[in-house]
Amino acid sequence: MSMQESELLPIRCSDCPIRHRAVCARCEPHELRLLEEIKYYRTFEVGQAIAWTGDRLDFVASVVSGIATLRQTLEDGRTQMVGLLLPSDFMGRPGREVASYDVSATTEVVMCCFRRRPFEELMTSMPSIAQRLLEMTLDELDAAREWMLLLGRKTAREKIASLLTILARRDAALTLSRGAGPLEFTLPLTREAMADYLGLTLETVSRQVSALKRDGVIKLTGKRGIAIPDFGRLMLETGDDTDGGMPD
Amino acid sequence: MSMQESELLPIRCSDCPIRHRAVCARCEPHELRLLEEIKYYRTFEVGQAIAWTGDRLDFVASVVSGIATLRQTLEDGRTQMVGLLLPSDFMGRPGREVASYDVSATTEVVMCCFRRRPFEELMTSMPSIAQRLLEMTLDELDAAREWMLLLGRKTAREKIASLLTILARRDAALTLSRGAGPLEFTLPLTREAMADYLGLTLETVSRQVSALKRDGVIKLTGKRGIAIPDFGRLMLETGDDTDGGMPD
DNA sequence: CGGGGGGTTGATCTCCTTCAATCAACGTGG
DNA sequence: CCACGTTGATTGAAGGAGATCAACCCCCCG
Repeated sequence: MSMQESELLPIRCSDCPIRHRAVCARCEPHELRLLEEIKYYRTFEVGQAIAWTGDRLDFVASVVSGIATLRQTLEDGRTQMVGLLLPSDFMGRPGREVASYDVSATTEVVMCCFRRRPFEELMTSMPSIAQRLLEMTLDELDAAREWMLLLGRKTAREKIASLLTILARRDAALTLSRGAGPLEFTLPLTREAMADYLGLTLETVSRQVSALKRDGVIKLTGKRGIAIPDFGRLMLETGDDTDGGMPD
Repeated sequence: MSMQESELLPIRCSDCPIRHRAVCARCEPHELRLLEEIKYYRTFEVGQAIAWTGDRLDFVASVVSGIATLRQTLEDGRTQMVGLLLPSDFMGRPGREVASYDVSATTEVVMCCFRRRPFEELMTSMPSIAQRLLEMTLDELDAAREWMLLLGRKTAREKIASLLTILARRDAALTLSRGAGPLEFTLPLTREAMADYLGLTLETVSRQVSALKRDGVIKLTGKRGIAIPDFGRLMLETGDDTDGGMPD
């Protein structure tokens, strides 16, 4: 899972791991061929900046592998993470020349890039791309609004629990371990990054994680390993409406 | 500004006040004619529910006049406003049968509605609608993320100041009073609604509004009238980065 | 006149921040 | 191999911003 350089450059769209979820998901084979001609890959190291707020951004891209974050900053340096870019997620806004967020690589990140102008032209000529982008943007809007509820109204403990359920669900989806049994996964975020995401301090995050462990809701293996013996129990800690909306 | 019933029903798209900003903004005259055939108007009273989370929602709509809010709720009743629908804003998600939020009318609201199915078909046959919807959705996503920064990292005073700058700017844009001079406008929200939007309690909102008044940042005329002698001064109170990003 | 909705203000409490010390894991250079 | 610095994490003590509970005001309206 870590030697990406070897397999980096010559990926055919048809072999692409994010083929069916990314902005190109709806494309026909002949459309993919057009994309293949103008796409190019870029790799970003751990911690490296991908874009800075206000700077010119001449490409848009899909995350192929790795994790990147979107951040906004106040004048005095307080920061808030406003989005997480995971494999298949899209970065950049057609029609906008300048980045709206600070984007940086949390892990090593490989992106499938398109220069902005040619991509904008494709958008008008290939409705399948515009359609998919709309769908993805609506999903992100829903996610952002769910996060607004978390930031505005949840307690620290509920925030942690919510983040863990999201990460656990995502991990389960990737590893296809649909079965029951204790979920286990590795935290892809430091305590500081978690705090930044949740609108907390890293100390509070650390304390609440410890508290959840003490109460038997989660188990820690090492610093980054998380095991969840009873997912329903964790869900109860999120404060969310349980009865109604199973998302999807 | 209040006797909307008289002029309600027979609006031609070409005379529509939101013609150039709504989801139909990019439509050609012949496309408008198609819309005109299937659109219908609905009016909602002050406080009336427009949609409930989880309930079936068989139409999408543009706000023609009035203000509506989007809310999410936690199990124990804590609520967070996650969006404001103002004239020209769009409600509903093509491709989704069920409402994701509680939508309710803050003032009397007039909406220009389309049954969902026919609208979805129009989206595929009329790219100008899909394009415009994508643009509007991206704008909303930016707004939601800016709100995440506010909810996660700003102090109560900064939150109030931020909300006031937004409302003041919007009002200035509507009344076209671009000139200098003390801005004045009427708060369209109760203290409770403000609190709900800002992730605060109504008491804290009241206190911080009073504090801003005491400090001469704003002046109150009656309960709902706001005057801003020095807009720059108010901006300083928001905590935002002043140098960089003038939005638009 | 009574009542209710919206708003303000006060007293107290509490959850989270702030500041700080400590620890474990890891690498690096002497 | 060990001293040292660094990075991420945990834990403690103190303080504060905002929540909570409660009283009260104002104004409109029935």
